[in-house]
Amino acid sequence: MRPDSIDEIFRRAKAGKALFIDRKALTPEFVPDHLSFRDGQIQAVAEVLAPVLHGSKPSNLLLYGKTGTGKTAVARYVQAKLGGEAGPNELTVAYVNARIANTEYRTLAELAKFINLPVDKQIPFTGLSIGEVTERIFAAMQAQKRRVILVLDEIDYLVKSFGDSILYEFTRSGERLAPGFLSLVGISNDLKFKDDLDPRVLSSLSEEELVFPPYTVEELREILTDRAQTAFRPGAASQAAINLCAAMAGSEHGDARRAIDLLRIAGEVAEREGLEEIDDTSIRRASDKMEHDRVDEAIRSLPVQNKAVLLAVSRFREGTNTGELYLAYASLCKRFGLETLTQRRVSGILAELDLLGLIEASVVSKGRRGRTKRIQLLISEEALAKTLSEDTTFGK
DNA sequence: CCTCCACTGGAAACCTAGGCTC
DNA sequence: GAGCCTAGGTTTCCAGTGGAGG
Repeated sequence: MRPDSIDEIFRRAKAGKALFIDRKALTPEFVPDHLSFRDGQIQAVAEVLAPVLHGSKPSNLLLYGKTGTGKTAVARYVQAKLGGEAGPNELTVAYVNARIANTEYRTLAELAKFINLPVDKQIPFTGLSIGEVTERIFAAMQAQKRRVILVLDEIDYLVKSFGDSILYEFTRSGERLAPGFLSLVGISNDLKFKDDLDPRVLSSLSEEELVFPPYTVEELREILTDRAQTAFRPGAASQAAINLCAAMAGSEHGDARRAIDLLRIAGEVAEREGLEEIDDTSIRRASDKMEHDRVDEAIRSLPVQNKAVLLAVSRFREGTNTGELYLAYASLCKRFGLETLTQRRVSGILAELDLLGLIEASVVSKGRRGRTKRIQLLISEEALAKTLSEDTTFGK
């Protein structure tokens, strides 16, 4: 995050104010030497993937569990161990997050980065058909006799948004890639996505399945204690502070990522304030900051039309409906010199904003006065205004 | 119990930007 | 450069609908 200069770190350490020794231990990328409470899962994943070490194709594998239950961590952990056992020439472990890649095409393009495609068969960022991209990847894998384990994170997003066609291609690629292969480790937050799969894809993909239960608050507490020992200087994070972080993050479902982020940010807040240790206030501030950052980032990365719609929603303090909103939106567009989209499209954008949790939109029937959506802003107007004021289109 | 409003949301057509082949 | 292709965003079209007021 903040690249503290060495001088600064030493200066604070001398003054006894540095709380962190090793901030990395509390970042999402950090893979600890030991993953607590996931021995069973680690062993199961290892057993499924082990055949790769004597050159045969491991079964495809599906990992399920809510966010922050350690699915990605376990996959990374096993991946790191495997990488140590097998040399890089024997095995390629590719990690792609489908939601971050965002489209079917870009998911494939990400995968392609792990495989050395011939210079004349690189994947441009647009212009090729999905089929052509798949073809290029498979051709290169075949030529190089590649053995690939593809860890496909948020596979449910991929299926929900684009269907299972590329998974279908992956699962039936077996013969043509021999003696190389492509094994899939799918990671999903959502069990229901299987309903959308072609039965053939489903049976192939879920040769092995593994469920990750949420962490209990006690488990979170232990995980945090463990990480805090590496991350903070002694005494910087009291047991009480750690307990509060665990309780706050664990209250919904045991989300370890959230708990770890919360503790790290609380540490940063406390350090900035020049405190000797993390107190309750720093933790609560960190929690607010996380929520604020999430919203801020969500708004910032919105396409301009979605921002316009969101801005229109914010004009109605008491909530509104689709028709009224559309008029407000249209006049905003005129004011900012934006193209005015159709009501149908705006309705679609509203659904997207709803999904992001920025607004709440639910269908209500008002009898003779028709059916519409009841739309309400879920974030503070000031936060929205502040974020949008940095936007080139909405300067004021 | 029936009507009929003000939409919803699915489906398909259309548009744009970009790569490919010749 | 012409003429083809695709992905992704948008428009067009329209059947479908929950429930207050009659």
